Amino acid sequence: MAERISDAEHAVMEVLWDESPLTAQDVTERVDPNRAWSAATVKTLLGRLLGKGAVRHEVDGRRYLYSPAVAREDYVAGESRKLIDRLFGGKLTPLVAHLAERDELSRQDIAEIEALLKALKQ
Amino acid sequence: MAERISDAEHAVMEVLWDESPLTAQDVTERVDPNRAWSAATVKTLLGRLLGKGAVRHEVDGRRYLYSPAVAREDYVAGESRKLIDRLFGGKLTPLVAHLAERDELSRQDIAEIEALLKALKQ
DNA sequence: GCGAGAAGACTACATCTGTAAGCGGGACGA
DNA sequence: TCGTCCCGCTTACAGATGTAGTCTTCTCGC
Repeated sequence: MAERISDAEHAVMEVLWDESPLTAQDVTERVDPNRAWSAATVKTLLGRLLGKGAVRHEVDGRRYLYSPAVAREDYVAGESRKLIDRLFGGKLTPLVAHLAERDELSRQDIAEIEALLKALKQ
Repeated sequence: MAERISDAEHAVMEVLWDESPLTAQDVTERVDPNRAWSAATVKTLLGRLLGKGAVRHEVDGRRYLYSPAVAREDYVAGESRKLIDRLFGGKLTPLVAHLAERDELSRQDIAEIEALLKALKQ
């Protein structure tokens, strides 16, 4: 799971996290339309992800069915941690403070987070 | 400011954000020791950052003094937003929830964030 | 049995990134 | 003044990434 997942690869992972197993063609159809990738591109990305161990495939007749081999949870955790370590000295508080200062937190966000934290303290 | 700052370039930016203006040599000396870069490497990175408009330089005799041309604040804001958009549908709450679930929030973190949010509500 | 289409594998290629050596010119000590 | 050293600029090069075309093979309908 160690290998870095690139941005384009991540778009493919999102499709598989959302629904799996899928054939390469299914993935092509479902991937973010902004990307407008050809089937060949998606196949290359799936191949690279296979090599990195981020997806698994099982044989289904003459084709493969792909599934994620890493949990979205784990990927997200890793990426979040990397960002927080890199930019905020490893602490979440400065990130929240930062977003708050930039007016990127609505009153409702604040209420939600407060409720969440309250629940955590139990 | 649009151009993407790579990981290695970011390490150079951190040095300049911490202190500037600096000569290329100063930067080389101060950059994260884990990287163990040669002076040539740092010069290349400074050159690329100049090209991207992320740093500025002024002439000082026969050499340059480098300073950041983008605020750390802005960089950090952009990166944070990108992560949150990409992984959490643009909302901060799930990120906090996520970290909380992974036991990555200490009691003290929680208290700090609560205090911060309280102050925000004024 | 045979041709057409589809699936994965292999190949391609430009760009970006990490890392660094080489070159040419100016400054400064001897 | 002459050599040396330092500086930025140019070039290099391997690996990752984005994007896609070609090749080989298998299968399914006729």
